[in-house]
Amino acid sequence: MPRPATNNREKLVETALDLIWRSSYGSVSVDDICKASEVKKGSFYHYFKSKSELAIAAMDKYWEDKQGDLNHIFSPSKPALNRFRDFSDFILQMTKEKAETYGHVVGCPFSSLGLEVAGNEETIRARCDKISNEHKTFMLSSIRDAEAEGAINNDEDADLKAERLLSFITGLITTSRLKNSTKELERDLEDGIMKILNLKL
Amino acid sequence: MPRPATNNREKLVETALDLIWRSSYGSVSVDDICKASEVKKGSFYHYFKSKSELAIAAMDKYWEDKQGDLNHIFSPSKPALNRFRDFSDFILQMTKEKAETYGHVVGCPFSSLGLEVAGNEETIRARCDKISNEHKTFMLSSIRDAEAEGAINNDEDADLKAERLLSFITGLITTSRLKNSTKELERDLEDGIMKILNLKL
DNA sequence: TCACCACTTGACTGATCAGTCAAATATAAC
DNA sequence: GTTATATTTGACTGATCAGTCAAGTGGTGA
Repeated sequence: MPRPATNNREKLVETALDLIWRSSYGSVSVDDICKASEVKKGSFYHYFKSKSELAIAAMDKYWEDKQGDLNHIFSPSKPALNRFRDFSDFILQMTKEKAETYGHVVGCPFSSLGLEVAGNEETIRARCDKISNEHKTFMLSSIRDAEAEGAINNDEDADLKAERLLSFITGLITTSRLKNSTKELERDLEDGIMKILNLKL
Repeated sequence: MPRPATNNREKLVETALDLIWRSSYGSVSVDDICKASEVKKGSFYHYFKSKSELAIAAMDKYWEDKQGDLNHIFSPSKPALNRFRDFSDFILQMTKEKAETYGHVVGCPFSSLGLEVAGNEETIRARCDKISNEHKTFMLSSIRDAEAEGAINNDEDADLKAERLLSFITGLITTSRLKNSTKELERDLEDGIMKILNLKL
């Protein structure tokens, strides 16, 4: 008969993501996270040796979940362009959903958190960078597939295109959070992606 | 004979921008700013009624200075495409210069600060948004000029193009800070801008 | 000369910060 | 039952947080 599972570690990780995403890393305290997750501070420091370590665990958990979605969205079984369209729809839907939950647009947790702490939390910055690179691989392989399918012009290096795509998407989501509006995403996310991909005809 | 100028207000504004830009809003305290600017806390609260009010003053000051540069860069006396090239050079040079000064890439103060506090400092978020809109007007008028010059295709709404440009640039600078590298800017800032502008021929 | 006012000073508040610790509890292994 | 280990608890630390306040300082205008 196992000890009744308290899931305190998981509760902390989920609550941390929730609170930090909603506001910011700096404005959420360890006490805030403990209170919201109903886990005592001593337990916090049993599982994590610092606030930044929890933040990293929260990002890892989120990215792990998100990769499942991306595997589906960027499935090689679909025509490459459809993947990008689905990806665009996914971002828009997620952003709207989260905005409803939180009461305001929240943007991308990795770029928000990474940008915030890049100057003084090197481990977090490095993790955001790593995740961003992994995200790029999804783009890159679908760009190659799109070229092979003859759907896009391959006048430019595929890697460059993937980076440009990621920068544009990051920028547009940043803009959304800054304007607290999903209008910009609705207006130009899909078209902007397609323009950068540079469709044939 | 006037009282000897202490310039305490200016010192606070400049120091605040410096410290917040280097790290973040949340990680810089009022005491930090006072210590670095050698101004006593009582004086701080004589000039500003809160930390966030100082942050806004710092942004306004920075934007005022920056507009001078932009007026020069986007001068109607130049061919429109040259303006964008000059703008690209300016961003790259500024980013490198600041990276040298601070020891790491710092990115754009408006999107960094705005993104960080968007969830809980509405006045700051709104100011960042306002500045972003003003920035867009520089892009927009030069896009119109480029169209009039016949330098770019006007297959798309100029306003949309300006927003797309701003999002891409914002995203690329964000990426730079996240990766703590200017490589990405060097690689794709100018080309990406020109691709989005959609040059004729 | 005196009253006014912008500005400065440093001590102060109470709340909150990240992180520590020793003692308690509960489970599993033997 | 005993022991080892994992987890929980709540009180605790000293530093730091944003912001306040009353008592000054010194120039200016009447």
